Amino acid sequence: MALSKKHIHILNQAEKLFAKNGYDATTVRDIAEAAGVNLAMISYYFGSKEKLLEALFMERMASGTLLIREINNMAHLNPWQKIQIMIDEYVNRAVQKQDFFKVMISEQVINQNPVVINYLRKIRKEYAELIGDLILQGQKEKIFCKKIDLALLLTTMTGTVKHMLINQEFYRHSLSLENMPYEKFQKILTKNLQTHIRKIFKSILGYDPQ
Amino acid sequence: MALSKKHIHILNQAEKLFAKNGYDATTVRDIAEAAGVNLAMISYYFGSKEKLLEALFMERMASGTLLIREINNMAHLNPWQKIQIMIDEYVNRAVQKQDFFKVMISEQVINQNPVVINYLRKIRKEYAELIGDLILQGQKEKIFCKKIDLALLLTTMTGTVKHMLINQEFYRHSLSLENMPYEKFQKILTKNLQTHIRKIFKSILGYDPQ
DNA sequence: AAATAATTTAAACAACTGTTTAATTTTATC
DNA sequence: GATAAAATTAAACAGTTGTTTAAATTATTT
Repeated sequence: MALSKKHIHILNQAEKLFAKNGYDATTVRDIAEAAGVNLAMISYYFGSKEKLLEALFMERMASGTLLIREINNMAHLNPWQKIQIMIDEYVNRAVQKQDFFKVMISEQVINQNPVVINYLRKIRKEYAELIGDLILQGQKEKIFCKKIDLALLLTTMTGTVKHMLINQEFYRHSLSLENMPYEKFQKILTKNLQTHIRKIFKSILGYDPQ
Repeated sequence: MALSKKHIHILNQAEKLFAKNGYDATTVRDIAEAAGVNLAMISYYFGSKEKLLEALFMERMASGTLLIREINNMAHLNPWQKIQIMIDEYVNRAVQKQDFFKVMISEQVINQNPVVINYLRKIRKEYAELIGDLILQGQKEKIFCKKIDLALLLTTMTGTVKHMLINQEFYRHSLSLENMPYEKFQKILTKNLQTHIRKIFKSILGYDPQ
């Protein structure tokens, strides 16, 4: 389905509501009101509430896979540099697209819509294979250690980032940054997450540049 | 409120449904049917669906705080040993009480019930303070490094564990353990999570026993 | 300008929601 | 074994849900 500007506008509003109140607690009337359109327009444009959710996932995830392929094609970089860039980009995307990530978490926990779940699975598999290749390459070059549990490592990255999004106010408080404007805090958050996860990857991969 | 056996039985069934379908998508009729009681019994025993959720959190979290205080009082252990035990116990609890942890994640993402949210906040604060004390002690003893972002480190622990619970089938597949009986896999999962997180803590804390 | 298609609207729909009621059965107390 | 309390039931409640309808409006094409 090709998405018009009106489609996108409705999706944006729906995303906000889903992130805040969850899919089930968000009514079609809520979405219509937030988007400033008539109730029947949701069915008219998307067919149903559920198909709207599917459309949201298609829309938001299309860009994700492209990026990691691009990074992987940067021929002049060694495996560690590529992994580092992938970590940074993942954190960037998560922090910038917080609302969608929250919707993603909810959907993963409750696991209802088969279209969405399959889509998530596909993306995760692609991601794991790509980083798996990079690690293999690094092991050949003897800059990574031999035994690495990739799935566990990826879980730490995504788990740390997603859990941080959910509990960011706790983190903000722990750094006593309650009064900082949000944009500024967001930058610190991103930076700290990137540094932290890079450190973990370095340690687990056994990467130790002389 | 003192909980009778019937209370507990209803809570157990409700927990399963909340974990599987989410709080909002679970109807009072679903709970009543699963528990084998009349619809009106839910209101009779708990007052409302929302109060049932609150009762579930009270019930499940009461044991959690006790444990960490106990560990902290083991005088013969050094800070690192205590932290290690706390990691192990956290992973144990999470894997064994998966359903409740899933309900917890959902509630943290959508953030609706004030009683639940306040309760979660309180527990997390207690937890952070205790581990914070242990880290401070370790720094005094010069076995941990000076600059440690505790909130970030805790986020990695809880994020890794929770995200693993949600995506454990992916992990099981990545280890090619699809046909293993679940109890057996659960033990491996627990063990791997513990080892992994201990490694991360060691690396971030800079703990390096000669 | 007429005709056709696309968009928008208010109203209605049937099904489902959490909760309450009042009657009934079971259990405990004397 | 009578009396009171507790537990259980089926039915009804009022409000909300996602979706559809058929008419009205606007935009596009001829």
